[in-house]
Amino acid sequence: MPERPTGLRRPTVARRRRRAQPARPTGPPVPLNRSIMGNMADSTKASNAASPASARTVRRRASITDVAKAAGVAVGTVSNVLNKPDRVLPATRERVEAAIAELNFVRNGSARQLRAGTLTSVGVVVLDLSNPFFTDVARGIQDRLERDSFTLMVAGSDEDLDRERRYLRLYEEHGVQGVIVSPATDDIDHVLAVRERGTAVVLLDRPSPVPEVASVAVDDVAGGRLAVEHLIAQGHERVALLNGPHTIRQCRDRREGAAAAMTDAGLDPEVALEEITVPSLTPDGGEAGIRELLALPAAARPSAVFCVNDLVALGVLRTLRRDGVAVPEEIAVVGYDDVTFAAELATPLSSVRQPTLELGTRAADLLFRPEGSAPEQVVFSPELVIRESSTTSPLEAGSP
Amino acid sequence: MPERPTGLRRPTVARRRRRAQPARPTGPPVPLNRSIMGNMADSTKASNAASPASARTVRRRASITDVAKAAGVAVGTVSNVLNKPDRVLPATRERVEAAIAELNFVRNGSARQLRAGTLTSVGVVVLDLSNPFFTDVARGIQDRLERDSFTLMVAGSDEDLDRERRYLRLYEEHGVQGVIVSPATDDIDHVLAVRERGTAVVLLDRPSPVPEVASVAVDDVAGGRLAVEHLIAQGHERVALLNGPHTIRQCRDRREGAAAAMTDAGLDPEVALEEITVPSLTPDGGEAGIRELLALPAAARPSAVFCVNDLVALGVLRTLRRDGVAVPEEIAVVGYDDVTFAAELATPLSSVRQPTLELGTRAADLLFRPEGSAPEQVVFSPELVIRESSTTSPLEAGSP
DNA sequence: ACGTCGGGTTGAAACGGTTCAGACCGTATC
DNA sequence: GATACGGTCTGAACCGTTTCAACCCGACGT
Repeated sequence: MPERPTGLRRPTVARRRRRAQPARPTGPPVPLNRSIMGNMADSTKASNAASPASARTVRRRASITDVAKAAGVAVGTVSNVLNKPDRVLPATRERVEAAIAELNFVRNGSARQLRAGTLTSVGVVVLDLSNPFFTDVARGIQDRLERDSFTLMVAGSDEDLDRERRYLRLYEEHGVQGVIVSPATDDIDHVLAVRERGTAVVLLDRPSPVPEVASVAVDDVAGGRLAVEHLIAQGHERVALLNGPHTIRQCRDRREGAAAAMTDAGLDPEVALEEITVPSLTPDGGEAGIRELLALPAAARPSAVFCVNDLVALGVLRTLRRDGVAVPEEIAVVGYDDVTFAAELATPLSSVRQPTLELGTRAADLLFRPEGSAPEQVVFSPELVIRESSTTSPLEAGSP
Repeated sequence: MPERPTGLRRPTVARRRRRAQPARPTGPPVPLNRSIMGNMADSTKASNAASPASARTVRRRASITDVAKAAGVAVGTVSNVLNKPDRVLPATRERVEAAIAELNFVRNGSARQLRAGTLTSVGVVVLDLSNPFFTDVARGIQDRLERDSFTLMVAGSDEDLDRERRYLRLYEEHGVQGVIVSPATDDIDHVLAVRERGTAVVLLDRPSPVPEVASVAVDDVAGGRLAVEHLIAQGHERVALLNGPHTIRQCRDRREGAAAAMTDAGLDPEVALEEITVPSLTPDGGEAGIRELLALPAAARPSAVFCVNDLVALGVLRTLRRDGVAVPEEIAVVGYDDVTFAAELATPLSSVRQPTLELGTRAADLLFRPEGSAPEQVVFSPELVIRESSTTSPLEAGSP
């Protein structure tokens, strides 16, 4: 049979020419037996030879009207049973509820939302779905949202502006109550536009550039500074920074903090801080970055590496270990995010910890803040957790 | 000057009545005075004289009718521009597009879906949002979905049946095209009911018990067997299984495989396989589990631990290391899932690998399968990755 | 007995799109 | 010149809810 990937319903040409049959004196408007599962049902012409008689009559989903009819009440009453049960007589309610069960009624959320204008869901766009940092944040958001029985739609932009835009638009079209987004780039006009059109917006992991927009962030400059101050204190005078593109604000800020720490220590960042841009913020990206560094003669290369996140650091540690480079003796490593496994690695990884869960719950909180209250811009402070990857004498600096 | 909406609207909000006003003058689009965002009373006090844009009254989100009016065409034409651009004259199209841009029009997804009956989104319910295994699967799903520009709503049930039910219902109400769900329990009647009502369903990480439902799974019995066969081959005669509750299918199956491996080797699972149920499938759960084991006198305890997933194994390794128990000499450890960091741990972790990404893409594929085709039930085979945590000679997987 | 009150119920309007039969119109055909 | 035809565009019906003015009716106060 013709392979038709049924998912895509984009109206490719396929125009139906159905010259109307001449004046068909039909009686009452015959109800189109349209399948609910619009795009799954195809024209019957390509009916699979071996198709089992799956002539499963597609029953129309029962509507509130059907329920009303079955229960012998008005639609308004059914609606009341659904939404304000106390306004309806117990006897009536029971009858309606029986009908609902009988007909297997499931309320149509679209109609509900269209009329009521309200939808209890929130959209989130994060930079990377497979980064534990963001999934932890997402979990925080979900926990908070659940309190008000909101639902969460999550999507990852993979640091792609277009994708970010697409998801935001989709959320908006579907009428989410709010969006929480960690923008991929500096350009957040499209995010502001969403807000301008009336959807609550919270910026995640990035301070808001405008006062009207709420945001939740961690001070990345401070984080970068913490990491590099520590490395300097350990005696390192040249540090490599495995960083993402500067279009990502977190990357830029962490670098800025790193540079500031250098300057404070009387070092010139221009020479003491060697920045390497990794191809992706993943272990593989980290591997690529560190290889670049290893290509230099040992004498010429920095003695410490500051990785913009723990996934990158993971790749770095992996590569160094494979290549037999001693950590921290030959090269010290500091990561960022302090993901769960950081402490348990072959060489326990020093890392800048961010309050992920709280970041999430706070972001969700801001979505719920009372109308009229001034937008809040929360900034958390990061914290350095020192482990073996950056020092031979691990200080007791953090909890487990 | 009414401020922009700052927070989420609570589900009950008084709406403006349009019907009330009598003869509507046909002049220019009259901006309604009452904000659609509900009664914001006078929030004038907090008006920071910021954006000049907000000096204007909060306008109702532009509707397709507004666009039509502005462009001087019929609503049907606007709809066509949106959905079937090739059916409309370029000149007209441009005019409409200009109006759309002008009015900042965003199509209302609910109305669209209500009428068209189609929504391009898919709901996913996984057991645990913070388990890398599931986020990797989710990523696979997203990748596949993106090809058809579908969106993904993800939620975590935390192994709670009620939560699973709630999310499924929400997805259904919102009219998703399909759901992908990894059920928390054996009871999946509610899932089947969803399908019965006309929404495509794919079971994730669990073979379908009924032929009409598609599923994507990995053979967990085989996985459990692989792990324990390996441990037996390493000379272990008693193995502890740190498992989750048997209400979870995966846990049960992995145990079954483990027991089968025992039997095959002539060992009695009743004595040779010590199952410990962890309080949660997390590192902390693993810690609790292994502590229970460590409480036994060294002679009385199993010499190997098979963990139902890598997060649990992580907690086990962490605890053993803290307590100075040598891995694998005193206790060997095998995990499950082969998460990214498994190879990079202090003691690289042997683990049963599942094809996560493919699991996801395949699940999404099944959602898109053509209508008549028989539901597929895909089962992948797991694979054991042997590392130091279970053997001192990692390269040697065969006989001792 | 009569007016008032108020909880329960009704029924239709409205939400904002998509759909499609038909109006309209310019062109090709006979 | 009349007819047929095909492409554009129009406008009203329709999707399934929520909402609310109006209605009903029994209880209550006077």
